[in-house]
Parts: sequence; C-alpha cells; structure tokens
Amino acid sequence: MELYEELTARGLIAQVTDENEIKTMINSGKAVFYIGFDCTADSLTAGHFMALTLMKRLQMAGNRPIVLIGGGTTMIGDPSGRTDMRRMLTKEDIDHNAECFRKQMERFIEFGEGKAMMVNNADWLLDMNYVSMLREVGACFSVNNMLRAECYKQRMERGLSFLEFNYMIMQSYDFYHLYKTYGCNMQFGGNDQWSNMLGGTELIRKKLGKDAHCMTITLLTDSQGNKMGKTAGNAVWLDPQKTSPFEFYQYWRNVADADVMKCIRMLTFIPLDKISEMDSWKDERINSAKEILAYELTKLVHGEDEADKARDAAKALFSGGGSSESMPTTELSDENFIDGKIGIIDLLCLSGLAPSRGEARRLIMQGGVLADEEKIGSIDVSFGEDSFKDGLVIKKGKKTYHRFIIG
RNA sequence: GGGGGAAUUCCCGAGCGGCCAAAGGGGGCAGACUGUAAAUCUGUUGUCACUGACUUCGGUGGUCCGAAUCCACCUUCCCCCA
Repeated sequence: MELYEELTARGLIAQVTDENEIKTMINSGKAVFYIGFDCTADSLTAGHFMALTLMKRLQMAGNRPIVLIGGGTTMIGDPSGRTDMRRMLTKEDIDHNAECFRKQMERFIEFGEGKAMMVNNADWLLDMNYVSMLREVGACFSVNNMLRAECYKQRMERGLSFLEFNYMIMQSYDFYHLYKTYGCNMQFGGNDQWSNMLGGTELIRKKLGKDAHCMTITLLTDSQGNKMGKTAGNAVWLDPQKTSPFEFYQYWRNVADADVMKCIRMLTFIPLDKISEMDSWKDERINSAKEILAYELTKLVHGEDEADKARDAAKALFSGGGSSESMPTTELSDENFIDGKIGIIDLLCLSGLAPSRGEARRLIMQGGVLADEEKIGSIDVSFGEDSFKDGLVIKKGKKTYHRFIIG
C-alpha cells in the first residue's frame, strides 16, 4: 500500500487542496513539506505528537520535512478556534520554549544533510518592516475573505484583536518564504489550521504564480468530541519531567473503548492488517488493545526501557505482584516523625497525593485511602518508623500510588 | 471621540447591606457497579489547630455596628454610536 492510501486508511487526512497532485507527490517522495509549531509552552504535547508521527511517515517515504519553529508567530498568537486571547509571551520565554521543542524533536525526526531541517520563523519575521510588509504581502489579502474564515468565527463574537488578526498573514508569509528559499511545496497542519494554510497557497499563487499544496490532519478527538491529549484541562506532555512515562502510559491505557482503535490507527506504526484484526476485539479483549496502545506510544515517546517499566508498574499495581520500583517515591527523614510516628494526613500531603490537609481528611473519610492494601478507617492513623522498613505503599483511589521509604 | 454594560471560587454562572465560604451547572476527586472503559447512582469540591476560627468575590480607598452587594478613583473587557 502506498503512503497516501495508508494515511487515508488510518484516518489521518482531513482536507487537501488537490488530492491527485498531493497523492503523486508524496507517494513518489517528491514533497518538501513543512509543519509549523508555535512554542507556547516548554514542552511538546500529545497533540503535537501526531504531527511528528506524520512527519516520520512522510520522511520514511522519502519526502523532505521542514520543522518550522514559530519563534516569530508565537509573538502574535494564533487565535484559530480559540475563545480568548493567548497570554502574551516574552521573547525570552519563546526562545526557551523553542529550544525545548528542538531537543524533543531531535529524538524523533532525523535531522541533517539531505534529511529533515529545522527553521525558526523568528529569523525572517522579527525584523520585518511594517510598511514594506504591508505593501509586499498585505496587498494580497482581502479583509472581506479573512473575516469569513472559519478560524475567526468564535472570535468574531467575543472580540479579536488586530494583533491576532494578523496571524494568518504571518503564517502565509512563512509558507511563501519557505517556498522561495527551500522549494517547500506543501504544508501540513492540524485541521484547525486550514484557513491559515490556504492563506499561504493564495499568497504563493499571487506573488509567484505557482501552486503549492496543503493537507490537514484530522484532529484527534474522543467519542465525546473533545480534543484528546488532555487530562483535567492539563496537557499530556512529552517531557518526562512534566508528564512521567508512567502517567503517559496510564493516559492511553485509560482511553474509552470507543476511542482505542482510532488512536491505534492514527498514532502508532502498527501495520494496518494487524490493526484490522484487532478491530473485532470486544469487551475484555479490547482492554488488551489499550495495553498495546499505551505501550506502543510510550515506547515511541520515551523509549523501550521506559515503556517496559511503565507497563510493569501498571501490571504490578492493578493485577498484584511485581515490582514497585518505578512508583513515585518519597523519602522520609527523622524530622518527619514526631515521637517516632507520622500521621496519615502528613503522608498524603507530603507526597502530593492530597494538595491540602482538608483534602487529605476528606479522602480518608470517604474511604479512598489504602496503606499496603488496607483501608485507612480514621484520620488519626499514624505509622511508626518500622512500618517503612520495606517501604509503605499508599494508594489514593484506584489508580494513584505512592511509596514511602526512610532515607 | 461619545454613550451604555461587565469583572464572583478550576470554568460557566446566580447572588436581597447582615441568614454568604457564597445557588445552579460543568469539570475534578472519592465511593458503589465494572474490564485501570463508558453509562449510571452517591458523597465531596477555600484554608487551618475542622461542630469553631481564618482568608476570599478585578485593584485601591471610603460609607456603615456590618459590604461580593452602596460610593469614589483605577485597571481590564464587551456592546452601541462615530
């Protein structure tokens, strides 16, 4: 099966400018394509991950990827699909974030001569002269059309600043610049980027009379229609410091039944024929599909060792037995003990299992705390030093564990 | 430039000068049921020395015995007219 057909079968393609052109181009490895990443945080997220896998798929088929770091566009902030304005980031923040992105991507995409390249649009956007920019680029855009763009829709109701309104023009200029400089003939991005991306092809057509193409990736949403890759409003990060491999594993291990196969298809590199076998899995068997999903993704992002550890830890915790090695651990010292004892509430707060003493108290009263698999029945329970000889495992609810040892 | 309106706890949103730690919903957390799923039901959701005390309602001052509620100024946002 050829690349384009595979992407379609995996459900990755949302919209394309010219299906036949794009198909022949990427199937024959002739595309020089870019994906832009705005560095609004100091780590990539699960959402970016899909774009990275797509880059890899295309690279494996001989196409040349350009990673564009949005050091310049992040100064503006993309309003697409947002209801409120992004917090303005300082130049220093952006540079720092860009550096973090670069490091994470290098683990994933091969950069170098004849391979992928990385550029930063700060290099050509930041020194732009306003008036010449307006004359060169602004003349090519119709405000009437821009206002009709889907990506501004929500903001038309709640207010859109002129700053953000210009985002589309900046992104379009990027494409134009890359086309001229590197012969970049295609842009990929999330489906929410469609209007911004079309802006680029329009600009290239108007300025150079040439055709360039775009293709958008289906946004990964769950069966409820929410964007995936978030827990309680927090992103699932690729940085192990921000989201530990274990948490990362658990996130995918816990996706809803309705979403597993979609995730496997879109995010993993498991061959399609294998996946279609799994399609018929039901009930308890679908649970093992989740294990596969979680393992595969953890392996891709954090490497095989971490994936093994995360899987073992999960097995140990949920099916009993096994090691508690990779569990988050807190070392207690003498000063934590009063009269040779430490209270359960202190343990919960110390480890961050509970953010406040009130919360800790509540958890205990609701029967949500176990110590070495035994339910804590009272908020006054305390432990002597000898309880920690072999480590004490405190369990909060069903899925959160913490081990305490004496340092 | 002129006029009008808004800012409440994680989010949306109600809130009469005392009965307001502040309705309701969402989300979160925990319990039951389960397959580490979904759906459903229950409890809970400012902090602490927890049947009590303390700190919260954009900011700063003020009125009052008493302010989320009234007044002044400031900040930010929205709407209408230009």
